[in-house]
Amino acid sequence: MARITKLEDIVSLCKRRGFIYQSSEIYGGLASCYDYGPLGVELKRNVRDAWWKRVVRMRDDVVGLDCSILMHPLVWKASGHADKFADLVTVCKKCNTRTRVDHLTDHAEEHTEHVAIETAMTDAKNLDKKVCPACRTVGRFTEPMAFKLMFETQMGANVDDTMTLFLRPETAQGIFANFRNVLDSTRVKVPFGIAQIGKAFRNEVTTKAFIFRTREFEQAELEFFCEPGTDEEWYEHWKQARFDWYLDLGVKKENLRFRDHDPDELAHYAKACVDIEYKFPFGSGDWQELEGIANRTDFDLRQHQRGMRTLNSWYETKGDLGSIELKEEAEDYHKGPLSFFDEQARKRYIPYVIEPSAGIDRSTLAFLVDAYDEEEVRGETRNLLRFHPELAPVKVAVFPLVKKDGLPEIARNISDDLKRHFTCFYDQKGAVCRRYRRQDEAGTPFCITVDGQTKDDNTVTVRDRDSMEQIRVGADGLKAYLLEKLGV
RNA sequence: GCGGGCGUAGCUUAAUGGUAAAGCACCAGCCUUCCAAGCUGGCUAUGCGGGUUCGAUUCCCGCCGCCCGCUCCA
Repeated sequence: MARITKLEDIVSLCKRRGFIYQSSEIYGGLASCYDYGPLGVELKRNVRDAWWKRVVRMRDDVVGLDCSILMHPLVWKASGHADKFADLVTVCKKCNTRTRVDHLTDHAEEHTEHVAIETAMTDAKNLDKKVCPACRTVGRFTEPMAFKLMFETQMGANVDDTMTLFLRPETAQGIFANFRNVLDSTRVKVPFGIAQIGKAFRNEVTTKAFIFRTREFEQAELEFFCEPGTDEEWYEHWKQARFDWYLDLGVKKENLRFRDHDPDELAHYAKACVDIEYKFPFGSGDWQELEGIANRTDFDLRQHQRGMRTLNSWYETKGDLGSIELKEEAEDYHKGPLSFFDEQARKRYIPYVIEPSAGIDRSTLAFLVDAYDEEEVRGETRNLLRFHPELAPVKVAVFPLVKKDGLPEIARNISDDLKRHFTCFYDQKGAVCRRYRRQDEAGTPFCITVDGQTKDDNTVTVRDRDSMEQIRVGADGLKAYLLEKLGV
């Protein structure tokens, strides 16, 4: 049974084993930023690859994409991030509870996820009548604080000639912006999906909680385009497919669940949304979101058609996002540049979009925590990580039983050969049982030991991480044996 | 950002207004033929800055960072 009960234990484990370090630690750290160590980078890469393999390579109806992080600013005007992502927050002076201004009520009021900043500012002046949801005190709020949710940066080395750009707050918009390109340059037909993995940046109001909410994070997103009317079916399809992915990679069933969003919790453009949550083994609020699957309807593509029509005002205002209005939607928008023509059915429409959006960092941590285990062996505690072979940072470790009699040379040769097929670790130092335990801690599924018998019959022992059992395998068939066992 | 807690070696902990201790880990060597054996030696710490003081890791202040809550969300 794993004994992790606090977040500190996880942080400690991550650092001790070289999975995750605090960023810039030698300078006192940088809030909300973390680095992946030698084992962490392999693990994270495997998580990424496992996602890509399942979502892109194993399917005929999904293609990949890798967009630049910097995009034309109008993208964010069209997506709504530029002016609707500004949440205002106030604090009740009585009970010190922090609440979003648009969540305050004075009477039964309809919920909105994000409001235009002008509206919010107007509302913010009228906090006198608002009620604190925590202590019911009326009208005792601090001045609302505005947050810039997008990171800004400058493009252009010439100071007089720079342009303000944003670091993307999600990878999805790059996919929508390339919808036409992919349609025109490949032979895909709706229904099909475009997938992307990459970094995104958000100035969250608060970060905290280790790598669960960082300002720089990695997303794995799929935008799956389908005909309106078939969207609910595809929504169910992806809901199940994504859930199964976590289970297939070894996450314990009892630690995973769906959480449907309430209708009033949905973004205004979403028809449905469900979270896949993981039960982290510490404290309160232990169910944490790993991935959201949303039915975004045709909202995004329609918005970008409006964005494309806004380009002239962009030039006229010399790129002042704040002073331009997104152009109204054309009446025949469904025939617009981001529409799809179904040649069989002879009809044109704007596809609906199902979006599974996963947090790579969060998933990586969930896999790590879920794999952690401790067990008693002969009165000693054995710590191990029971990673699924596909995720294990190191697949195989190779040891000579002792550091003499020519065993190291044989083991080294085996290791060099296996290296070409999967990550392999060679170790000849100290007692062999100690080396086994070290690999248990790293989650290495198999250890190969070369002993005296190897020289007689050319067999080695293969030791299994989970059962600690050993079997003898001929060195010639070793590679095939491991490939089969690892399923790679 | 507000409130609360915290910051000593790679990790877990100890101690002190006066030379900072231990276990584990790690490194070198000896010994070792399969589940954290043993022996010898070695490396490594008071987050950063200021103040009080003869002297601060300890007391005070500021900053940075972490954890919990509010909030948010991939």
